[in-house]
Order: sequence, then structure tokens, then C-alpha cells
Amino acid sequence: MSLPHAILTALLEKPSSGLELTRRFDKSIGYFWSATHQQIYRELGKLEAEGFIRTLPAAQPARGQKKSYEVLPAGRAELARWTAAPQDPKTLRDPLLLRLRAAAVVGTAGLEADLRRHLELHRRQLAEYQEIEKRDFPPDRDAPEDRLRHLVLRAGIDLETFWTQWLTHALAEFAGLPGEGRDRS
Amino acid sequence: MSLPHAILTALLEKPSSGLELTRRFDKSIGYFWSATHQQIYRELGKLEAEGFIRTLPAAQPARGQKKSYEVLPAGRAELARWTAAPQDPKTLRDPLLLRLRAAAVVGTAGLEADLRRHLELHRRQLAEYQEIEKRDFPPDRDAPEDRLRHLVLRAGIDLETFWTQWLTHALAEFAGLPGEGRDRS
DNA sequence: GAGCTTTATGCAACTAGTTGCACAACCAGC
DNA sequence: GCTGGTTGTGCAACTAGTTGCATAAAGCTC
Repeated sequence: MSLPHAILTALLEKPSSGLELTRRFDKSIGYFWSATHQQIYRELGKLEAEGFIRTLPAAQPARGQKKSYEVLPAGRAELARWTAAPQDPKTLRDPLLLRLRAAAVVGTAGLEADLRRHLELHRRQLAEYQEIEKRDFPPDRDAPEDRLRHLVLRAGIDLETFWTQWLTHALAEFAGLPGEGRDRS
Repeated sequence: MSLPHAILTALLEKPSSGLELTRRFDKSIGYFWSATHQQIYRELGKLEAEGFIRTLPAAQPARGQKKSYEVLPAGRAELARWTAAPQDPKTLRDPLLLRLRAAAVVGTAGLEADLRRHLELHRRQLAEYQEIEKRDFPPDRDAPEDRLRHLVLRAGIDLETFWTQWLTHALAEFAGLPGEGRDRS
């Protein structure tokens, strides 16, 4: 149950409407927790019902009407509670690894091309993160919040680095595989 | 939709009953694609209905009765198709990173202890993978299937290595954070 | 042979997330 | 002043995965 807390964090950083949140989930927050606008609207409704957020005064009636939310003290408390509460690490769960294992049984035909595509995508993502790092975290900035946010970005950078390296290694292995191993279905 | 294909792979490696599959998903396959016995039984039913697998002759009636499955040619073809079909890389999605970002807003109190726990768990997992590597992939083995399976294990090892390093780094950052940054809710 | 535990199979309900669509208001251009 | 795209909000249905429980048979223990 992370989405409500992702939204609380985003709203604490800056009160927003559903659409604004959606946009922010397409950028910064979405880099490690993506969400569609439907999920966000549904969750905003629940959070309001639970008394964790409320709509800012101003206009609120009817559809097609911009509605901005802000976090109430109960919401902040809930977020603090959740942040501190122990949670088990996510277990690894990746279809790509499954496909590799399947390839050991049915042959690697076709898989290689998709591996190349993945490599390219991860390289691009890595470049994008590095761009953000250069822009948002110059060496002199070191307020506590910046340090924590930088740490999160570092995780993204290091993960993309891992994937590009691993995929490169995998493709090298493929190249060394005997021809008959590459398709035997 | 990876579970059916995980099961097909497992059954191609060795025909099994639901319980045997469950056990294998608790070990090797489960390292990168976990599944509960309920998921497995449900999926076996579907795969059989679709004509991808069938029960081995022998005993098959009633509950509490062992039922073994084997893959039919259609199942193998489907697995080969799926393995070669392009799929987008999984997007990063980790509650831990979210909690770190939340901590930038509500303070890091409590989070540090859980980070330490994660570090310990990842270290343990890493040791386990390295143990498997030593046991199952001695330097002289290099049949194509072994190479591919080794590659998958390598991904696990490298990912756990990444997490231990990143968590170590994160904890070092926490230590350097000013006291007031550690809890301001 | 009555009861207890283990092995093996399975249903049903729930939670989280995705996809597809609907609809209202506003803002152009003509 | 209507037509057509864009912005903003939302419902409903579906898919994947989890949790909790039910049940049947086999074996063991006294």
C-alpha cells in the first residue's frame, strides 16, 4: 500500500490537483513509483474520506473543475508512521530473467534482439538520470532533504548502470553460444 | 503474464505435480519469480484447459491424489513464442525509495533501523547466491544451458551487491545528517 | 481403530494496479 | 454561436497476485 503515501509525500512537497499530481508522477516521483491518473483520483477520494487530506477552499463543485488538495496533520502523522514502519525488501521478480531461463530450454532465437533493445532503453534512462543529477544536485548543495533525494536518484543511476553492464555481458555470452544452442524448439 | 510461462519452463525441465512445482518455486525459480501454491494450481488448470500441458497417465482421480503434468508440443511452442516476443523492461517500483523520499519531508526517525535490517537481509541473500554459484557453476561447466542459467544467477548476485552497497552508502549519509533532520514531524 | 499430523489439492474473497471509456468545462477559430 | 480540440475529472471492468480457509487421503501413535 504505497500509493497513498506517495501521494501524501507529493502533496506535502506542494498542494496540487489531481492532474498536477498526475504530471508529477510522470516525472520525478514516477521514476520510482509510477501511477495513472485513475489510480490517483481514486486514491485522493479515499484519502479525503479518511481525513488525511482536504480540498483547498476556492472552487470545488462539479466535474471539469480544478480541485486542489492539501495534507492535514493526520495525513502527515500517517506518512511519518508508514515511513518508519518496517517493511520487507521487495523480492526480485523480473520476466526478463524468466525468459532467459526459458531460453535455456527452448532456444535463444529472437531473444537477443530484445536484449539489445533493453540495453538501449537502459542506456537512455541512465543518461536521463545523470542529466538530472547534474542539474539538480551540484556538489555544493547539501541540505538534508537534498541529500536524501540525491540518494534516491543514486539508486536509480546505479540500477540502470547494473542493467547496462549485465545486458552487455549477456549479449557477449550469446555471441559465444554455439549456433545450435540458439534455436532448438 | 509470466506465471504460465514460468510453469511451462519448470515442467519442461522436469514433469511435476502441483506440490513439486510449489517446492521448486520456493527454491531456484522462486529466486526471480515467486508464486504460491494457489497460483500454481489455478494456472495448471488453465494451462491444461488450453491444451498446453496434460496430466501424466497413472493415477489422476479425486482430491488428495498426486497429479503430475507434462508439457505438450503446443505448450513448448507457446513458451518459445513468449520468450522471443519483445517486452518492455520493468519500470523501477520500490517502496523503500518512496520511504526515503517521504523521510525528506517527515524526518528519518525510525527509518534507519529498517535500513540496517534490509542491509542484513541483502547480505544474507547475496551469500546464499554465492553459495549456489560455487556449488552449481564450477569454472569448467559451460554447456549452453548452464551459461544461460549462470547469467540469471549473476543478475541476482549483482543486484544484491548493488543493494548492499547502496544501503551502506545510505546509512553513512544518515550518520552525517544533522540531528534536527532526523525527526521533524 | 480413533484420533492427530502431514501431504496434496483446491475454492473464494480480497487487494493492487491497469485499461478503456465517458463526460463536463473551457478555449480556440471561423 | 457553433464546432472541435484540450484540459480535468471520474466510473467500471479487468488482470495479477495474495490471504485465508476447506478438504481429502495417507500414515503414525496409542
